Amino acid sequence: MPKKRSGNATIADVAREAGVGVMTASRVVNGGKYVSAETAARVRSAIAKLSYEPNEAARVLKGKSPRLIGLMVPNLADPFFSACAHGVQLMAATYGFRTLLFACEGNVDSEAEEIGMMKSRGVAGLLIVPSRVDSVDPLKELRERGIPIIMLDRTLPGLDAGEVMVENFEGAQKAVNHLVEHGHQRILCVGYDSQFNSIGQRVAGYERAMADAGLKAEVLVVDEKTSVARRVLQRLRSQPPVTALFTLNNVTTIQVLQTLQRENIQVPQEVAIIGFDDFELASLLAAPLTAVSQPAVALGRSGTQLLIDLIRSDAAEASKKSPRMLLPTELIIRRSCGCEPPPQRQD
Amino acid sequence: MPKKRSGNATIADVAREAGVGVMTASRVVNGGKYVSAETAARVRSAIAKLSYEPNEAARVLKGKSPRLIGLMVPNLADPFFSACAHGVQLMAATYGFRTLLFACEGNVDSEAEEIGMMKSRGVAGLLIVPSRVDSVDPLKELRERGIPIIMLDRTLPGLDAGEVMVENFEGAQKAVNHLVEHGHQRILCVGYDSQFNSIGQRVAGYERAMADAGLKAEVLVVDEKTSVARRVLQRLRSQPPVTALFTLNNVTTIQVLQTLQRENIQVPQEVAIIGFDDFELASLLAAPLTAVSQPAVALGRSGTQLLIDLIRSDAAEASKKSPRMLLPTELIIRRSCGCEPPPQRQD
DNA sequence: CCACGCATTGGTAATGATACCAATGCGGGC
DNA sequence: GCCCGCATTGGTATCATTACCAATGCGTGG
Repeated sequence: MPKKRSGNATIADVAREAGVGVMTASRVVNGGKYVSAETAARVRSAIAKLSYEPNEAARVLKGKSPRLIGLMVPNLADPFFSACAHGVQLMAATYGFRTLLFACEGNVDSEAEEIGMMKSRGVAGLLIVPSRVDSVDPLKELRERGIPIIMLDRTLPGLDAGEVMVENFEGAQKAVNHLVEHGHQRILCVGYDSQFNSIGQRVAGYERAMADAGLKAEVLVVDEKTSVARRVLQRLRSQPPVTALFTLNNVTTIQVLQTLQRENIQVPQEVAIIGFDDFELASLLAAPLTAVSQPAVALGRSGTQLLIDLIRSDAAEASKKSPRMLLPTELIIRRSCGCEPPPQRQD
Repeated sequence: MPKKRSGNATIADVAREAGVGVMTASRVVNGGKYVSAETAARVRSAIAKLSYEPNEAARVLKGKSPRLIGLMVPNLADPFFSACAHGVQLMAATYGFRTLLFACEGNVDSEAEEIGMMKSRGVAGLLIVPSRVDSVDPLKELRERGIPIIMLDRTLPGLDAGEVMVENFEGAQKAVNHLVEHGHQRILCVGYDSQFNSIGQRVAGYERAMADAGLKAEVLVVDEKTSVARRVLQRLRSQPPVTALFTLNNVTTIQVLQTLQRENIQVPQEVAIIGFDDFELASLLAAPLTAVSQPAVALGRSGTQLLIDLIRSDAAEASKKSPRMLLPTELIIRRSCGCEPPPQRQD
């Protein structure tokens, strides 16, 4: 059966073809320094001729950290996370790393389990957007084995790991300030899922902006998605009515917009809205959405950069470092906040 | 240094702890049959005590196919592909497989290269939404090594592999028929990228529907994205004007909608539009989009199911089978086609 | 009673790459 | 002339696991 062998040349085959020892061949493959130019050339041509590719499994077995990083996100359907994943891919590829992806997709219990898998599968490092605060224990185990971890977008307390966050506080503040400038008095902050500090920071930014304006903060953060709609409507119909909404993430924004559409409530005439987290279609919505844009791709790229740096540095020193990074947000003004369209044509 | 060893027990450690030979321990781990009940119990308790986990790298090196499948998609930012990936994740997880993801993200040259990586990395099978027709050669190599492949959404000709497609022809037909029923005479079919048969099938479905209605087909398929806008506008301003558009995919749909918005052209009053491929925000657009909905998640799940079946079946017989599957589409009627909103309130 | 089959068990080789160590050869400093 | 260091090269053990083969012991049919 020629199948099994064809193309699966080993380093020994390469060495034989080039007429050198296996170690010499190995040195050429790994860029080792003690090889003469001619020898290296001969080996390289043998590699090309046999289309040799090193066997990752053997390398890993021998103790080399694999050129593979793990990436765990809550959900690939959310454009924010898929953009992060995109960024991770891009940066990983430039370093020749591959990506082992896991999206728990709502099944939060599977996260801890999968973290366990990651370690037996042998990843050199892990990027994670945590779905659950309980995941901190299995992550600690990973850390104890010397596998570096970077958290993206959210932070788990008590975990010795790097993190890349966005300026949640400042972003929220900017958004709310903008609503205040439009003269809104009752601005409701809506979201669900307060487990994570990224949401907490946004709420804090909201509260600060409200306090600075001398307004009363009203935060509506619910656990179950289903009741958001009903409770927002209540506030819109209270006296005096809420005239502006600040939604804490993508999912909430869309949910609220759907509710408003269903109830035939005009945006921004009846209620203004600014969402945290921008998305591609925001400009095509019935009321083009003003949003706090997060640099999702940059988040993934920066995180990957940090992680690969950790992987490359000595394991001993890496275990002491926990790099932190903060990325800026931008307020993208469209029309849902009540602004006129940008200067394209004014009459 | 207790770190390196902690938790990394080998099968030899387990065997020693249990007082048996390594082979016996290995048989217990792999569910081998020739082990007495007491011995198995002793080994199992040793495994638990040492928290032993088999080393995947060594297993793969020894020739076992890993519980890992490769997934290659063109682009994670496209909700269609990320939904596919979601489906793959779900099904893979239920079989205990993990997913090695690669998204070439526009850098189509990297696809072939990455396919090469997949084989050295040792995946048990590959799911791919091809980005490039040239990828057929490296894929063939993979097939020759006995690694099963399933193509999703698109097919490469001349490759002995399974495939899961959607009913592109029928979906397009349904969409165009609907526009015809609204009385449109000039219906333009717009898209870019005609390399793949999924697009070809949609165009064919469009042409069939137009022919059946006795109308003249007008297909505008361009290579470069940039000129789409200009060329569509030309047609809209020709005499008699094009009054309806059928866009061949997600990306084109959005591009066209952006152009129409920029030019202040009303949908559906001035031009009706139906897109192939639905997306979450379609109902919140200024003109809620009528679209052909593809079962993206099901696509991923079915493909994964087929792939794992192939992996599990004997490699010899698997090399002969190329399963095929076709999934239905659904026309989701909203307003961009000119229909009134669904019976929610009529006055 | 012997041979044979069967269940059970363990030793050893092999998988592919690399670390470690040894060996070779050459040039220069003493 | 001798020895040391340096560049270069190769042999072999090792990583964790499993396939293959051998060995043991027990029971049973001829």
